[in-house]
Formats: sequence, C-alpha cells, structure tokens
Amino acid sequence: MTTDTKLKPHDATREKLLSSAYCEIRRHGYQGASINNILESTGLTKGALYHHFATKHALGLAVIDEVIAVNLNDWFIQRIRDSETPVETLLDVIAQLGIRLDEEAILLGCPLNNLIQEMSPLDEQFRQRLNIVLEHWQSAIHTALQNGQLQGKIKPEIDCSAAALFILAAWEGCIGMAKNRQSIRPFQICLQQLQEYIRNLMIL
Amino acid sequence: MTTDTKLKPHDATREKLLSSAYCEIRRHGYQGASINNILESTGLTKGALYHHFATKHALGLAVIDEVIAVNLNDWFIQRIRDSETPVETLLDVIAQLGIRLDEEAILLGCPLNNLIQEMSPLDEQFRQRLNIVLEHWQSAIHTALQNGQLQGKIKPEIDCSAAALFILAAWEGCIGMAKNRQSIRPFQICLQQLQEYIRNLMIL
DNA sequence: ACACATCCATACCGTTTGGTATCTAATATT
DNA sequence: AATATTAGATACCAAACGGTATGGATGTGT
Repeated sequence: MTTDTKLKPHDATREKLLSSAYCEIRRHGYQGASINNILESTGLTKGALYHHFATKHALGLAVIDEVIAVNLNDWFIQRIRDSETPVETLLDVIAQLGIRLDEEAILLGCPLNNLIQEMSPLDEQFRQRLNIVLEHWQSAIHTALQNGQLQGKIKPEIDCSAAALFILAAWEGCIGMAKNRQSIRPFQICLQQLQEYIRNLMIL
Repeated sequence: MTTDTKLKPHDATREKLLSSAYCEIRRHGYQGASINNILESTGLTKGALYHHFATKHALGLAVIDEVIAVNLNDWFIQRIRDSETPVETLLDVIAQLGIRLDEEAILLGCPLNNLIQEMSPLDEQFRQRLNIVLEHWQSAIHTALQNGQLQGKIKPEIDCSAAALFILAAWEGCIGMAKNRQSIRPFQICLQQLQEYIRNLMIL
C-alpha cells in the first residue's frame, strides 16, 4: 500500500519478527526496544532477524510500513472510505474508541503517534514514512468531510482540509492525555468534546 | 512549586546539570538521553553528577519538577492567572505560539508532552509527576474558562472542566502534528482551528 | 544426484550504557 | 589550627546494546 514492496507469499518467521517488534516498540519506543527482547519473545535468534532485516533501523521502518500503516488502513481508512455516510461513520468510530479500548490500549497509546513523537526529530527516514501514514489518515478524514459537504451535512464555509488536520491532532491529543491519566473516563470526556467540535461543523 | 524541596541558595553546578539534562532529554527522550553527553556538554564529570543526583532516574524527575514545571508556570500559568480577561489571554497565548516558535522548537515538540508519551507507560513515578504538571495546566485553563463564564463571555452551558481538558489535548495534538510535518504552516492552521473551537465556546 | 541458494542457530565482538570506588581539593565547623 | 564535611575529578566495572562471522540444515533448480 504505502510502498509497492513485493509481498512474500508465506514467510511466517518474518511476520513473527514484525509482530513482536511491533509489540516491543509499542511498549518501550523504538530506541528503548531491545533486539534481544524481541528475539526472546519469538523464540528466534539473531540469525533469523538479521537474515530478514539489515538493521534495527530497517526493522523499525518495516513495522511502520507493514504493521502500523496496514492496521490503520484496515481499521479506519477503509471503513470511512466505504461508508456512504462518512461523517456519521467518523463520529461513530470516535465513539467506539471511547468504548472499545481497554485500559492497556489506552496506557500504550497510539502506535503511530508514539513513533511520531519519538522519532520525527531524530531520523529523517522515520519521519518521512510516518508522514505518509499520517497524510493518508488526514486525507481520509478530509474526504469524509468533503463528502459531507456534498451531502449538505457539513457547513459549506468549512475548510475541510484544516478541519481534518485539527481532528487528527485533537484525536491524537485525546489519546495522549489518556495515556497519562491512565484512566478511561477523562479519555471519554475528551473524545466527547472532539465529537462536539465535529458536530459544530455540521448543519444543525 | 510542585514539591517544597528546599531551594539550595547558589548551586551553579546542579543548575548546569539540570539545564543540560533538560536539553538532552528534549532532543533524545529520557531513555535516549546519554549521561555522557550531558556531562560532555557541561564539562563536568560523573563525580559531579552522581554527587547531586542519585541515579539517572532521579535526574529525570528533577528535570520535570525543577525545569519543566517551572517553565510552564512562568510562561503560561502565571500569565493566565494574572490576566483580568483570561479567555482573551488564552487565545492570545495560542496565537503567539504559532508566531513565536521557530522551526527548531516545533521540531522538538512540547517537553512535557514528550515525556508523557514516552514515560507514562514505563514508570509510575514519572507518570505521577507529569500528571501533577498536566493538572496544574488544565486547572489554569479551567479557571480561565470559568472566569470567562462569570464575565458573561463563555456560554453558561459549557462544561469548563471538559473543555479545558480538550483544549489541552488539542494543544498538544497540534504541536505533535507539527513535529512530524516539520513545518510551521500546518501548525498555524491547526492552532487556528483550536482557536475556532474556543471561540465557539464564547457568546457571539 | 549434485550444486546452489535460502533460512536460521551459535558464538562472538566492540561500543556504550548507567553506576561505583577512590582520591583530592576546598570549605565549614569547632 | 585541627578536624569534618562537601564537591567533584579519575579510573574502573558489569551488563546490555546492536551487529557480524561462521556453519549447519533445508529446500530447489538442473
């Protein structure tokens, strides 16, 4: 999707490494992620890892492209693109966020935003890949709002691009706050305010 | 302020260490921050560091209490508490954010939020200290909105606590987005939307 | 059946990590 | 002036880090 790397047909080892690296990075960040931990949790060894990935850096980039971007695509982008009432779907997805996420998921935060905050200043390649994912996300929201305008649900004077950017920022911001509170309640309150903002974009 | 640690009268060495640690953490995160780098940039040695701070962990906590919390207090909380028109001041501070911050500051992001995202899941002591700072911040916004309500500028039906939480979340979210874009333009757009949200809380 | 590439385990390497032990100045205390 | 305490420099440490070299399996193409 993000890059047209040839999809290996059935490489279970590589998948295990990616999945384990994803979890480790989610817990400890990229810099804090330990290669040895990743290997221990998979039962594999360095031979396996460095056969599939040249460096830890390459592994990190692959996690972005092949796990994070794919997850976001399946969970959000596809759903909102396929919806015939995209604004309602957007509100719905946000509402589900406040219900579905358990305490652990809240504690660990958004995998994409975690990496953005950690790595954007440190590594240009990370920054670019993360930027691609982020722009896909923003673009999906943008399109949803524009379709809402066509459907006469969103006020015509709204700048959908700016609104989409802000929704994304506030979205990540809400998750970020919840990460510190370690509780689901303020997270839900925060998300309700975001929904309020979106409803203010709509024609009453 | 946050804790009533006795203020040493004139300990320049300790201040240098704190300041250097603050910069290093800002650049590389707490985990990525290197003790040796901190020492190199100050010209001091480990003897000095471990005389003033028991561990890297203690140094990190001190940076929160004695640098980050203090900076936030001087730069935001005092200003908005002392204002007689707190809502306008809030809008003004946000507007200044989009103008005053240079590219480097945007790239490095908010020191408080950086640590929250990195450390909240990893260390309970970090989480608690960061939480204290965050709640001071939120409380200042909360009070500003409440005063606005008393002044008849904020709609009476607004839940000021929830709105303050959301403003904070969106604020950090805006900075977070800018960190990835590495550009000031989308940051300003994002902040304008935040201002729009706040103006929607106000009586027209 | 032979050659060759793929896949991955084992053992090892140099560097960096945070942290400690020791020792010397300087400063207070009495 | 003698003694303690504090401040900080130097040298060192074990552990963890990411990464490499080698070698043995397991296919796979011919």
